[in-house]
Parts: sequence; structure tokens; C-alpha cells
Amino acid sequence: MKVSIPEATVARLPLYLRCLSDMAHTDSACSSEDLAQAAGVNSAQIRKDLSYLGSQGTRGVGYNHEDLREQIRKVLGLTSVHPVIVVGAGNMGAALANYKGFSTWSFEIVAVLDVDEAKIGTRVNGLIVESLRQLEQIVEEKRVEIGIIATPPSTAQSVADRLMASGVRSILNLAPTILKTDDGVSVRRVDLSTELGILAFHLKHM
Amino acid sequence: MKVSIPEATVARLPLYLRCLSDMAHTDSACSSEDLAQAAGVNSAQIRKDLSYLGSQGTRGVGYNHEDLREQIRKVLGLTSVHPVIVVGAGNMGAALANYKGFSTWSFEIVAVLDVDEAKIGTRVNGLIVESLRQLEQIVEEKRVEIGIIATPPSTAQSVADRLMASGVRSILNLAPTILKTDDGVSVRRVDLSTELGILAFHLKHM
DNA sequence: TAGATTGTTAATCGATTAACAATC
DNA sequence: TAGATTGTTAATCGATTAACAATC
Repeated sequence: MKVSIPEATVARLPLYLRCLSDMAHTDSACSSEDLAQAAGVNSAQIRKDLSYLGSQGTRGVGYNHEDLREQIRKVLGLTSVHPVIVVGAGNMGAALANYKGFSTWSFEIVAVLDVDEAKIGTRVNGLIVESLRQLEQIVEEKRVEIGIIATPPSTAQSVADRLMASGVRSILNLAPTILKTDDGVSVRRVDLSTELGILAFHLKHM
Repeated sequence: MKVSIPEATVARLPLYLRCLSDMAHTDSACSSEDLAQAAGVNSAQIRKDLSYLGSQGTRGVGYNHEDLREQIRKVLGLTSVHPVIVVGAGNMGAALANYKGFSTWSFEIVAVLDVDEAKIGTRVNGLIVESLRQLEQIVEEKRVEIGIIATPPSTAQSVADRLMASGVRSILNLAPTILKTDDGVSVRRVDLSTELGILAFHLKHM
């Protein structure tokens, strides 16, 4: 690890990238204030965050739109394709497999797995659903880097264990469970009922 | 607003609630250390967070499992049912409508809307997909408190505007866009490609 | 009483932001 | 040069956690 970027900054970089794409029609120069507006954060925050990437801006002018996007992509590691496996071909799994956004961000879903015999063999967005039994084999053959867990909570941990044992170092957990994971494995948890819980709190207290 | 609970604490309360449910089989006493293990956070954090709820524990013993769950539910406002509307009946919208977890957390999906004539009238988890044109009427009739936006990014802002104009104060945005929202409206954004972007960074830098 | 665990303090850590010199 | 905007400092703010007295 050469540069050390604070976690909070890393979490905002994808947001900036998205905002820059939405602004693509504008001028090639983009000020920290422009980006701040679009992203809904403080402009000092933007400048500080971008300074971690090795400063790119031109005083009095702003940041070059294209260069900045490229720089963020590079730092996030979106310049090479990342093979992704989706475990669980339920509604959520299908939603993921059909989500066009991934490919433009250079994530490629290489397989969708399920335990359910009735689902195996059916097609989800051009991919044939394969048996969960094939997990290890597929991870190896396709050099899977990221595993998305979209199973019921009861099987999430065992899937995570198998992914980790196969060498997967990054997991996106959509099942409403807290996974026990090995050191060095990054996990992101997305739990819609947690989000709704937070909204419910605000309903009451605002 | 009587008590002021830090945002970071609020965001952890749903997690604690989930962990307590998973631990339901255990003793009625639950120490901050037990909960810390389950939730993957520091035990001092747990005690501090719980102290905001008005302290509940018994020194030397721990927290009463049931009382604690009830207390968290109350603070989050999960003691009454919250009517939720889902806009967008694509894969993501369908995944939401089918998600059983909501009801146990006292969120009730009262309608699923879409613009697509082909989808209107079809059934998603017992609910008939209705026309987006009905949004205002349904929000009023069903006293909708929370709107979930699961549309393509291009229509997300206009849906948000209409929800806010109809009096909806809480929005969960699943579309990959940054919404401009009025003061006093709480928005939670869930963006899977952002999550993957963060994971990609860790792949490179760990 | 002895052992355990809370509730709270105070120290630490990290993240945000106002302010401004540097400079295009 | 005058105007604009960066890059960075230093102040502020909020969140985390070790430590321990209180007390069951």
C-alpha cells in the first residue's frame, strides 16, 4: 500500500465518479464547488478528498473533467475488469444480474448460482443459473474477485465461508445477517430493513 | 424531539435489533460483551449507544433481552406500522415487494407503481401493480410515510419531487442518482455500484 | 462478600470545514 | 494585473474506546 486514503474518502469516490458522469455534458473544467453542488457535500471536503489522489487541479481554473474521472477510476481499481459471482437467484439476485450499471463500472457478473433445482438451468440476463455445488470450481476457473451474497440469511454464512475458502477477498452481503469473516476480507453489508429502520427513526424525531 | 441520539448510534440500532433476534434462543440476560460479539463492535460502544435509550441494564448482570428489544423498537418507531410505497416494478421493485423481512419490522408495502403499461395490472407478491399516475392519490389514501424509489435513474428525481409534494418525508433511493431534496426530508441512498467500487478499492490496496 | 458488568468519564482518534496563502 | 480557485493548515466537531467507580 503506497498511499493511504481515509476510509471516509474512499466511500465518497464512487459518488464523485457518478456525479462527474452526470455532468459529462459540461465544460472540461470543473471546480470543487461544481462537484460539491452535485454531490451534496462541502467544497473543502471535495478538495481534501481529491488531494489524496495526488493533486490534479489548476488554481484559478478547476479540475479537468476527464482527467479527474480517469484518476478516480484508477485509484478505485476500475481500470481492469473484476469478475463477480452472484449467489442466490431469487428476486434480488436477478435484479443484480440484470443491473446494467455494473458493466460500465467494469464489474462483470460471470456466474449466478442457486441451490434450488427448479432455478438451475434457467436464464437470468443471458447467464444460465448454475448449481451452488459448483461454487469452488467457478471461483477458480473464472478468477472471481468479488462475491455477492443474495441468499436467505440462513445460508449466507456458509456461502461466505466457502467464498473465503476459495480465496475470494471481497464480499457484498445483501442477506440480513452479520457475517463472521476472516482478517483481510472486506465485507460491505447492504440491509434494506436497516435503512428503513433509520428512516423510521427520523419520522419520529424530526 | 426530547432525546438527542447521535446519528452514528441510530444507524447501529437496527443492527443491534437484528442481533438480538438472532440470539433469541439464549438466556434472558445479555451482556454488552455478548452483543458486541454478535454485532462486531466494541462493547463500550454498545454500552454508550444503549445509554442513550435511557439505561436499561443491571450492573453485574447485563441487559434483559426482551426489554432491550422492546426499547430499541420503541425508539426506532417500530411499534406502529409504517405504510411504504414502492415506485418501480422492475427486478429491484419486485425483490422489495417480496422481501418478507419488512413486515416483521412493521413496514407494510401498500402499493407498487410503474409507468410501464405492460406491468400495470400484473401481480407482485399479492399486490397489483398500479399506474405511476396514481401516486398522489395513493399516498394520500394510504397515508404513505416512506417512499422507495426503484426506478431507472432518469425518472428518480421526478418521482422524488412528487413524493415530497405529496407530503412523504422519508425516501429510500435505490436508483443510482443523487436526489435534490427539501429540508426536513430524510433520504437514504443504497447504491450497489458504489459498494462494489469500495470493494474494488480494497482489492487493490490490501 | 467476591465476581461481574454497567454507566460514565476523559482521552484519543479521525473526519469535517473555515480560512487563506499560493498560483494559475 | 485582477479574478478565480486550488491545496493545505489549523480549528472544530463528533465518534470511538480504555478505564474505572458504582453497584447488582
